[in-house]
Amino acid sequence: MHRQARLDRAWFERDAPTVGPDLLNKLLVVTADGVRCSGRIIETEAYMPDDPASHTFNGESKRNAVMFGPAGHLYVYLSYGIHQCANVVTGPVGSGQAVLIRAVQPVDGIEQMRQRRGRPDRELSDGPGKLCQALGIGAQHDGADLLASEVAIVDDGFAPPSAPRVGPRIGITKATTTPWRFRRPRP
DNA sequence: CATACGATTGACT
DNA sequence: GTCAATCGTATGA
Repeated sequence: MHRQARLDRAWFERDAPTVGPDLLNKLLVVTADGVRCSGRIIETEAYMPDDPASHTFNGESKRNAVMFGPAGHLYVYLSYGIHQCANVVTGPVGSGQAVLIRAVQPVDGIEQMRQRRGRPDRELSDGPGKLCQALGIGAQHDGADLLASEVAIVDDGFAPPSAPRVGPRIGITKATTTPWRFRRPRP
């Protein structure tokens, strides 16, 4: 078993289009309700401040304030009034960038995830809202420090893919051709 | 105050 | 394939 180490602040302070593919194969670990659950990150998307699809495109607001704070914190927002989505804040303080975690592969706490999701295993965490429900991520985690909280990004010895699949982002109506979606290639 | 619109999901034809 | 659910935020009267 490889040693598991949280990534440091400098690692997150790089720009989102760089951190996005580098997050692939890292572990997203959450200890909630007294149970540790984790998933290996297999799909991400980058969002930048000068990007019409980003929540920070029109400046700072109550909702996106965390994105303008220090890198390495979690930005959680409510999508379509129903689903929570989790992002990793990146870049220099005040820049307003983040990487959306779009899918993970369950690793630890699968039974807990099944209980939270009540869906077939294939649908436990294969979407941004699904993985938040599976791991127990909610509004209470908005602003959580990934270096010192119950939510962590961990390197357990798996390198990012050398040739990640790159393409346009999903579910947006602006900047639909910007190639900032990153996915682990199939084994 | 009123209304339109999502960085989605799950149910249904 | 189509479409409703559901609510915080943004925008305009």
